[in-house]
Amino acid sequence: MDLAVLRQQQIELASQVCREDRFDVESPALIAGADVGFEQGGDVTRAAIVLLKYPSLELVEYQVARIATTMPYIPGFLSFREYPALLAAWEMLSQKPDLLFVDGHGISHPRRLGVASHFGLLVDVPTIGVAKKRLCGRFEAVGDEVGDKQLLIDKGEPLAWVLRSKKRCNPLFVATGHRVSLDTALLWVSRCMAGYRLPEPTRWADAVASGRPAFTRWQAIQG
DNA sequence: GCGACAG
DNA sequence: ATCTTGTCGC
Repeated sequence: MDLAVLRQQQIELASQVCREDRFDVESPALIAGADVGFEQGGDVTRAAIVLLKYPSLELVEYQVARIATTMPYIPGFLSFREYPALLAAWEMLSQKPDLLFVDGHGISHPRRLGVASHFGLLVDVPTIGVAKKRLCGRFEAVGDEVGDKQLLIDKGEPLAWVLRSKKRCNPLFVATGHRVSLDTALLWVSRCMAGYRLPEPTRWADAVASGRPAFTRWQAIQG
C-alpha cells in the first residue's frame, strides 16, 4: 500500500467524476443505500446494499457481502478500504438501482474522490455521498430548522450541502458522488427523508450492515 | 511545527 | 467503524 500511488490514482479518477445530472429517475424508481461495517476487530469487512422503492420507500431487497479487510482506515483513503466489499454486494443484487446513496463523502474530499464518487465511477451508477462528519472545507453555522442548509466550501469550491435533516441533530453532508449535481443530490436526499436524521436508503443500509433491531424485526415479519 | 482527520 | 450502561431530553 503506497499512499503516494493511491493519491495519484485519486487525482486521475477524480478528473473522470461527473458532477452534472446524467441520469433519469422515473417515478416509481429504485433507490439504493450502501453502508460498510467491520467485524472481528476489523479483520472482516461487511458491506450492505439495500434497494428501496420510490416514492413508497419500502425495502424490497438487501444483500450483504463479507470479505477479508485489505486496508487500514486512513482519513482521505476510505474508499480503498471499502470498495471491494461494496463491489461484492453490488454484484449480488438481482436488479440495479437508478440512484445509490453511499455512506461517506462524495466530491467533498481533499482530492475530490470520496467513497461515493469512487464507487459511482467504478460501477458507473449515479451516486450521492451522505456523510455524518466533515472531512475538509468550511461552512457557516447551519440554522436550527429542518431543511436549513449551508454550502461546504473548500479552496473556493462549493462541494456539499451541510443539511439540518432533523432538529437537535448534527447536520448531514450531502454531496455529488457521480452523475448527480449538488442541488439534485440535496433534492433526492430530501425526498427520501422520513423523519429521521438519515435518509431512508442510508438508514436501512446501516440497519442491515449492523444488524440493528429495526432490521431484525423487519426480517421476522417478512417471508 | 501544530492541529485536523469520512468510516 | 467498534466496544458498551446509563442517562438526558423531547
